Amino acid sequence: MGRQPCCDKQGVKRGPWTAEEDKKLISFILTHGRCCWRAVPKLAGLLRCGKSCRLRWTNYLRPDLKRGLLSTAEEQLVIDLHAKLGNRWSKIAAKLPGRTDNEIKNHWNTHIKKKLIKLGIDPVTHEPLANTKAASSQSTATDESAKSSNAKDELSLKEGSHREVPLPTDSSEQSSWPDSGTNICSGEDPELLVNWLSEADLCVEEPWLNSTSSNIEGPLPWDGATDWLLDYLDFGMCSSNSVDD
DNA sequence: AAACAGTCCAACCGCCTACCA
DNA sequence: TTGGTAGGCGGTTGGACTGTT
Repeated sequence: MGRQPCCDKQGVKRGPWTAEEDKKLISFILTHGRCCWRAVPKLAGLLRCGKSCRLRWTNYLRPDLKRGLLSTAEEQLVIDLHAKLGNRWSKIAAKLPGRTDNEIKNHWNTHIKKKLIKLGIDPVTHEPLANTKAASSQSTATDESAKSSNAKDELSLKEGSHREVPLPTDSSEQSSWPDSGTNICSGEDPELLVNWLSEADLCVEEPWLNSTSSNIEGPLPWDGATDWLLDYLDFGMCSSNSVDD
């Protein structure tokens, strides 16, 4: 019988999103919240399929997103989590507030993978690569597990070890980290951060959605790419009672 | 200055799973 | 129980950008 396509391909726009489309999507979601994605394009006046809208929102427009390169600590965390979880990017992303699975996946494929290979670590198994120049030149240890951890440590050191480089301290970088009694986000003990993230089920369920536009104050957590939204909020284009339903 | 190669990342595709009637 | 639907996920692609020759 075959699966129906997620959207009618005819009359559906594809490719990069325009600022106008972004505005429409954000306006709709701020007003109505996230409802049935399939209905979103119609209701928001977009010639996109619902899937495309969802992707655009979750990967780019969500206000709680951090932008920019992953910090060393985040990168190390991704490596640790990948060793445990494999290519379950969404699970890994869930442990990195403000990061998307797509972002992490891209970063893994373009940066981390190469670094690991360079260091003689198999990016799939996280075991030392056998008979590679890198492996032999980077480490002479005979114990396999020791080699693995040595290489990992070296990665950290080479990239400015996460033990020494503090987490970003500016507010925009930290804005989406949950409040905690312990100073997890201070960057003083990334080890603690890693442990805590591994154990805790973080609640990153779009807390911003619970706030109204009228109480959004100070810098929003996303960067200049969506600066226009600041104007949008400033001009009161969305009603204050509409986002928390 | 132009051509080419390499890199990056937003967006798409197709499959899987959960949910509901 | 079954079939249809929607949302979510991971893999892949393609175009823009950057660096090199």
